[in-house]
Amino acid sequence: MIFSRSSEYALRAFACLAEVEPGTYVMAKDIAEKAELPSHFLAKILQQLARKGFLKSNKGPSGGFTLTQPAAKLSLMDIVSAVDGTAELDRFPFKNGNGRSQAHNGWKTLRSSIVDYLESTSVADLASGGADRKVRTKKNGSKA
Amino acid sequence: MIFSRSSEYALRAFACLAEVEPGTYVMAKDIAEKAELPSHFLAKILQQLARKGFLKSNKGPSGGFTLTQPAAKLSLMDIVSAVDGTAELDRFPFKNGNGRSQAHNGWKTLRSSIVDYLESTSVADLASGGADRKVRTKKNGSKA
DNA sequence: GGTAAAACGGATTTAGTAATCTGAAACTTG
DNA sequence: CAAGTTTCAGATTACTAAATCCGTTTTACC
Repeated sequence: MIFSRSSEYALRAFACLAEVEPGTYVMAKDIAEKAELPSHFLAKILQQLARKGFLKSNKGPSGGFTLTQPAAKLSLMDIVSAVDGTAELDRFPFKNGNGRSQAHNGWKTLRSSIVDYLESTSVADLASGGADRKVRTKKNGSKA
Repeated sequence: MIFSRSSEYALRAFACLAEVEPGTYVMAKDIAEKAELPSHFLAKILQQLARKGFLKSNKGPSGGFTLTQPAAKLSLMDIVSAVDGTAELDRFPFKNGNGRSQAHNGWKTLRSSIVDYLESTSVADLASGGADRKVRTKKNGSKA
């Protein structure tokens, strides 16, 4: 896989947060339940991302996590690199003697299309409804 | 990364074997030294691949490993799936409720280009000299 | 036949990731 | 202010991959 289990959990959690009214705080436990993730483990990941500024968090009753930026502005790469770092993605697996083999160019191309995918896809695109739902489910002036 | 450390080591080792006269037996220790890999660990990996038919092996002095097929017939996918299995590559990281989000299609596309790279690149392509050396270093009728 | 060199097989150790647990701190509500 | 609920922080455990170690088997060579 391209990213770790931790990153995957983070992305799925962010997808949940993207589906809720912006500014709404959701508890780690609820996110975990909805996305079918280990809740304690997820909580730790979310805390790390809160420390890094990707989430705001509130303690106590009616607390939880919420996005600090609009989901459309947040790329998968932002999350993955925050959780996993970039070392593994930059690493070149075939250190051949001279460095000029057929496979080298192919790898570079592949790697850049991976990076491209991660950078050009947003958390909003992850949320269900990013594809063919254009109506946005009328979330204008109701609660917030 | 797309494949494990074990797979990477296997591929680098196979690249070495592809650079030597076909039918020549090379010791695990020598491969490890040339490719800068942990020799004991590599040995175990090669033994597994020998059991699966990707290598022939000889014990005793002047023993070692050699390819059973021409390197050009052997894809990276052959090795990677033999070492890692295919489960992780087939796995879908974003199990969203309905399954129709923007990111889904992108992921499918990306995954298929990964698979495509692994399937269309051969071990011969990994070896140094796969790209711009067309003369093949005159290895016709000398020893074998 | 004896010796050394290699693969072989399994057990063991090490390291890193995944996951859980425990207690503390902060906050809301009554 | 008291009680309950949540995040927070760190320790601990579990699991898997990575790497090493040891004894055995096979083979080449003298």
